[in-house]
Amino acid sequence: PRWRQAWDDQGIFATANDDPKPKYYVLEMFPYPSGRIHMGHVRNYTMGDVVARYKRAAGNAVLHPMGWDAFGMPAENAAMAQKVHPKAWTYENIATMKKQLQSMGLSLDWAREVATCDPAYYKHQQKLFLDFLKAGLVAREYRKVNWDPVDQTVLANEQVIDGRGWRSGAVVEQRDLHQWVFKISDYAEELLEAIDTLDRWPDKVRLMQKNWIGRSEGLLIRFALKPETTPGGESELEIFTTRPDTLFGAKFMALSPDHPLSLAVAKNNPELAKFIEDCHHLGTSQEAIDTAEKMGFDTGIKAVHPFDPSWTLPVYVANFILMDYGTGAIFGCPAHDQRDLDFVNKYGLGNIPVVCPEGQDPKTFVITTEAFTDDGRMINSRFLDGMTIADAKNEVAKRLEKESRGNRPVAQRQVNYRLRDWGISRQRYWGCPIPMIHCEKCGVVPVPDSDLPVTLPEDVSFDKPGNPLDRHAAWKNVKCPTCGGDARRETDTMDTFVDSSWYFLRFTDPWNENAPTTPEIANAWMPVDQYIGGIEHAILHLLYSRFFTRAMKKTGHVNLDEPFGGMFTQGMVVHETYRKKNGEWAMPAEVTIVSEGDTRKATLTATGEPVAIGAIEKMSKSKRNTVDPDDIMESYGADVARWFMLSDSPPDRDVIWSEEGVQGASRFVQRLWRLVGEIADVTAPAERPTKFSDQALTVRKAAHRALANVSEDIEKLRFNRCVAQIYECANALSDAIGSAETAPSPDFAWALREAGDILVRLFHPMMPHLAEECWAALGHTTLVSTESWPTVEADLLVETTITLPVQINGKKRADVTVPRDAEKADIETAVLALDAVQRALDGKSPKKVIVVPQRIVNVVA
RNA sequence: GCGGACGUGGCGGAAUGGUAGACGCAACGGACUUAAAAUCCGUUUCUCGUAAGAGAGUGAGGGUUCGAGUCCCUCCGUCCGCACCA
Repeated sequence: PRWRQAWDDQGIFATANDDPKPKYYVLEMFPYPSGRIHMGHVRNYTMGDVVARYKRAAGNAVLHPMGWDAFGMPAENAAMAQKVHPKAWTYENIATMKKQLQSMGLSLDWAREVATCDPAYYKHQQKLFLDFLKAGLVAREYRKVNWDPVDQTVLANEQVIDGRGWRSGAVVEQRDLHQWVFKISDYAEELLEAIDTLDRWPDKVRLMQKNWIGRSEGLLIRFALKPETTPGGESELEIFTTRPDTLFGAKFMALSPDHPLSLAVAKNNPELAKFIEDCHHLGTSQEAIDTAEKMGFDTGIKAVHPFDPSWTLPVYVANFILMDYGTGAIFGCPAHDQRDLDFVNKYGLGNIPVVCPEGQDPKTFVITTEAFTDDGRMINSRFLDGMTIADAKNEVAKRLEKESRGNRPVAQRQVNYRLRDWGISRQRYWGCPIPMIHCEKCGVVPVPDSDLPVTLPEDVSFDKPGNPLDRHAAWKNVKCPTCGGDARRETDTMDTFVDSSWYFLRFTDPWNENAPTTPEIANAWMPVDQYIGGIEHAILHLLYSRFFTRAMKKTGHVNLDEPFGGMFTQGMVVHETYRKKNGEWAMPAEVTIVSEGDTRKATLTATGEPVAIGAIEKMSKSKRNTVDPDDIMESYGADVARWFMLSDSPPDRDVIWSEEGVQGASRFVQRLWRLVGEIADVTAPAERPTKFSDQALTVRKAAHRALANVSEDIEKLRFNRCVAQIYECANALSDAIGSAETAPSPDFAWALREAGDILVRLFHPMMPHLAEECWAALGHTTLVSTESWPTVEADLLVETTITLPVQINGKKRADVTVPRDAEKADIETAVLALDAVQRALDGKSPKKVIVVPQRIVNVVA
């Protein structure tokens, strides 16, 4: 606390927007204020802090802010369960968690703190919404939602468990509700293409984003219908396909149950109406989809094959056709699509193979239960026969594009995306109000800018189901800003993903009360140079933020496309689980572990009851395998927690939190402190010696090598290797001191002090409190947190003589020590003279000798 | 089903195509101590050997190369993402 006080007093982590040094913006995903920080936060924020402290020392103006993703459902749940107001609950949690974060010694600029539930923040978000609306990036659509009839609320997919509401247990219904959507799909192509420019993002995340956007190229084809078979004389049906080449293998057409034509037929066909109704109850959960059988209903409608007026196809309504994708209708080619094949096999429609694998005789090629989806040559397809799939696709498109019906071509090429527009309406209280007003006369009217923010009313209750905003007459009923007549507010609030889609921009100038950003300042700080967070946000949060940045560019709030230059996804913190005899879980803090030889045994500390040691799993409340960061920081200190978080695993993999590991970290902290104490006891000359003994050189080399390696490893976020380097350096210094004569010579003493100064600055980003203490012990009066990063003496990294491994036929058999810049021929001579080589050659001359300078020698016998 | 990642000692993990196992944890032996803890010194991939040493070894099998944990192919296993996307 002493050092944190010193940092605060001197304000060394506050960042000025006019700092002339090169900028570096490091950001960790801001937390949801759930109550207390957990180990995942400790890991995330430690990594970010190492980067921030390193970059600051390396001469950058570092922006390293923190805030709170403060809207969301848990606050409402708490309100319902504990009769506390969501706002009070949230701000209490923020206060607790802020204190916890501060005790970690993070180098954050708290002056820039924002909370998304603060009207001073969401006011600007409402402004952004209105700007987006003007720019045509907002729309209002009917969307299917999961409706809980008991709680009278919309449920997210994750809240629907086995088709029932997670809280009420009521059977969930599908309802069409008016939803505000952001038109992210307008940017689908751009968001997809720009992924290739994100070269400092993990490949995995880039791939996940690509798949999520899900681009596919295909053909829209308008099939003619026999009007006498349709309910209202409809004459055509438009479908989307990526396989127009298989048109001559068509066996049926299928409509989504929600397709307008399906609904039209159902009006006079109770059986179909029932079928559609059943489809709606099938549920949207993964298991339901996995196990659902392909089912169809023949509407009696006949479609005409686009290349053969005499060829008609039956039109079915089928449960596996999605209204959301393409046109909600397909043509089915069973031979080359597994779903279509399952379907025809069930309804006895048969199949015609039209693509034949290379090398197979078309006459004997038949499809039974396995569709053929690989490449091949066209067969049974009239003018397409013999073509490749790609050529056939082209040929079909070319012919149908030329043909027209009713002044429009029969087909046109189209690109389709899996990405859907972003529905942001949530029927909840604790979120950012959507600044719109519904007027009977004028329709939906935006709240004028001058009336922002639309603040949440605080006098609400959660004792009844549904959204309290809906019941709050005084808040809800307003005058229409256009006509002045009676109107009502939009009572939906925004998805909390909106809040987190631009906070990184707000941090650049959180003091601007008039606008979301100050564009010059935002432009100067952006993009975020290093963003660090969990893989769970690899898709939605990052994609939404990328969209938001583009939308804010379009509306003049910032001038860049990609918000995050570098992205890093950290692994989880996992821990052993412990189970009592009665099946209950025990917490790590309640358990004592004893090692007996190779086996470990666990007992309850309080009662001595043995507990079973279970699998290592993600820390979770349900398995109770959590460790409270406060407990660790109290018993070991923040630096130990930080050090262990960085030490054990590569940062992108899971780290196993273990008592033994923490103790190891703690031992090392003590050791470093003793080591620095010993160095501090050495009296060194003020002047740098002109000559160094071998002993002194060894120490200097160890320190400078560690310096070079740690710098590189921090740049590449390889913190586990930094830790190993620092261990090695400390080991080398200990050894040097241990082997030294009683009174160190001046040059050795000087080298030791130099190495000590370097070592302390090297581990400062990881263990700032210890580093300050050590820095002071070494006699410095400055704060190590403000010191610059040491400079490597490159000469010290280069050895004058080196020892090369000598391989014989690829196996290491000897070493040879040669001058660093020895000629290949000289090395070869030296190697051939070695006993081991002579023995292996047995008098013969080698077939070949490969000398890789400064690396290795390989003798091929 | 589609896509991707990974597989190295008892464990976490190191290793620009160039000495496999850095560093840490655990374990074992020793010193100090009345004792324990802490600390310090040492051993620790496996097999054979008292030792010097020899042989094997990065999931399995094949290939490229003077040389493969690393690159290529096949298979096995684990994990992750998406998933009735036409």
